[in-house]
Amino acid sequence: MDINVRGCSSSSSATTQSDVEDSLDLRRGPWTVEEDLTLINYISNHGEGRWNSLARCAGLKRTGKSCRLRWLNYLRPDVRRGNITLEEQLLILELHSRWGNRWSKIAQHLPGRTDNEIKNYWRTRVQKHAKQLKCDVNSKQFKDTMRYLWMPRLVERIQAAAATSSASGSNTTTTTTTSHHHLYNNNNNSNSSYNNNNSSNNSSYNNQELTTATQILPVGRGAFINSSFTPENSSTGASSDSMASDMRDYYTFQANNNNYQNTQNAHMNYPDSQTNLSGYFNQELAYQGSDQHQQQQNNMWFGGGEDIVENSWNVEDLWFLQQQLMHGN
DNA sequence: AAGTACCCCAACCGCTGAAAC
DNA sequence: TGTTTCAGCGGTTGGGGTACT
Repeated sequence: MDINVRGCSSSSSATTQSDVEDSLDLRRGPWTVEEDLTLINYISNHGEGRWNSLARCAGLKRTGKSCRLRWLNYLRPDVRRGNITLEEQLLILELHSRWGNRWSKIAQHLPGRTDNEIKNYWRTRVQKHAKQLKCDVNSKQFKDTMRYLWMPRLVERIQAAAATSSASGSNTTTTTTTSHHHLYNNNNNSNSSYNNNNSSNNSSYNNQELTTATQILPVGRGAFINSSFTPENSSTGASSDSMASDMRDYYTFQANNNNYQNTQNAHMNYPDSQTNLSGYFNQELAYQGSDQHQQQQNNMWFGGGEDIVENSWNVEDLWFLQQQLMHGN
């Protein structure tokens, strides 16, 4: 491999990647603070791109690949870190159902989130629970469960959280996500060149996030139960006004009338007590043993507990879903 | 307190398509 | 036009942290 790449001079007769790394004494493994700062400073002065030459010119004993990954997944000023919010979970579930493991494409719809982070979320949370349910994450069963049970309930929780927050009259949000600027605090002048419009304002971010969800989620009354909906045929119309309208209808409809469940019943043929959310809650409560547990459960469903942020999956979800998988088909 | 199991996530690997030569 | 190099993507791994026993 010839590594006399444009820009900086460096040569080697090595022929493989590992040879090159050996001959250049390239580092691997965790990045040090010094390396981070070197990379940040270099990019703030020269911009991104040409990663291999960038690595050499910056004096980093790293591959271009490694530099690119470090920058994109960690050092970029607009990278959002922390818990995946309910809205983001909803988006991930929806977009994955549409595009599959197209992590970077999915990440484009979650500002500040990296494909790596979304991929990790999917693998560690979603696949884990599919495993616990003893079904394949790509099976129709699991996909139906997500689409017709999980996602509506996420919407429910988002609404509950919003209602709770508006009822209390506070400006707090449910997100615990933090921007990751620990290394940027001394380099604020560099932010402007690649500043992201979502990096500094949580409330505006969340508003946009909800708007985005409203635009793309195919869970309106029409699309939601439309069996012809497929990842392929939905991609172009997903952001259309009609889709946004569907979603607005969906939110309003669901907020005011639990009959929307009947459309799902028609599609899924689930018993009322299980598809109707209030019935589901009752069933859940009947399943609970103690008042204390019941109180905790109520808190969780309606935004009183941190689970609403931390994790939309819980033991009761799994129990319920297992029942669905056992009896629902 | 120590050992173990599990979870999370940063980083690496291998492949592919695009761009450069 | 064929070859080489690069950037980007999805899959995988390993280490650190935490929870559990």
